[in-house]
Amino acid sequence: MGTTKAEAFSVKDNKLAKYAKALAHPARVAILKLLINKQACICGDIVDGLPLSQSTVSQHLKELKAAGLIKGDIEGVKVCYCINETEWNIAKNYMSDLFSLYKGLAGKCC
Amino acid sequence: MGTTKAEAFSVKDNKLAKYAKALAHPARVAILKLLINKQACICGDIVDGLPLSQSTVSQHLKELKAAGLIKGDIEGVKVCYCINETEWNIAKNYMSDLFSLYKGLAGKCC
DNA sequence: AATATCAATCGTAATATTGCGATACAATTT
DNA sequence: AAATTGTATCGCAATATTACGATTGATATT
Repeated sequence: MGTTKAEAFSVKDNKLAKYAKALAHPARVAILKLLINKQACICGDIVDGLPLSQSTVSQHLKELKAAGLIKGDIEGVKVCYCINETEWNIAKNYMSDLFSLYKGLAGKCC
Repeated sequence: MGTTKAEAFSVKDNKLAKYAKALAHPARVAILKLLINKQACICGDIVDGLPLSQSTVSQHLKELKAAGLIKGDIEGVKVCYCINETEWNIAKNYMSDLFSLYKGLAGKCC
């Protein structure tokens, strides 16, 4: 146990859950906003902008990268992180699709 | 540890993370879709529609309820679950706001 | 009143997440 | 070559999540 029964669900549902999971921590939301506002980009700047240790930030960056939402380019000693446009848009569409499925309850339920 | 440093982040980021967390499991995504498509509504129907045990489904429903995305009305022995329209729309807007922050990289980064 | 039904909760096991300090590693600088 | 800098990774501790069977509790049904 402790493991999600992923095989039991559709590929789409799993993908959406994966993107949602990436956003399921305030630090990761904050990191994404930092990247978008471009104050930061270099990992060190992100660390400076957050109340977390370098190792913890690095871990969150790793998860965002694993989810596909960001990518990191090595620039000498430093690493420049930024939004992965393609996957970002996919995630955006998945989320948008889910949320627009619901058209409001026309007094139907409950 | 193992606990998120929630106080260290903005209220908005925490809220978005909360909604995202609710969506961060394929079973919960599937439950929401079921509720929206209205095949189900009664808890038992949801259990029947998913490859998970009754207790596990009940737990997921509890989390969705805790996040505010759904509500449950007791109807005799049964419980009728449905989308919580107000919070659903808030979540939708939060997500939409985040995703539309990013306007695409105009060749700026990386 | 006894029984059946539906759903929540409890208890437990397995695994995942969050966070940090310490360390490792790789590329610059001196 | 040695020292410095920027990041990733390791190891650990605390807590959270996922899943299930068993139990409980509350309403219906007989």
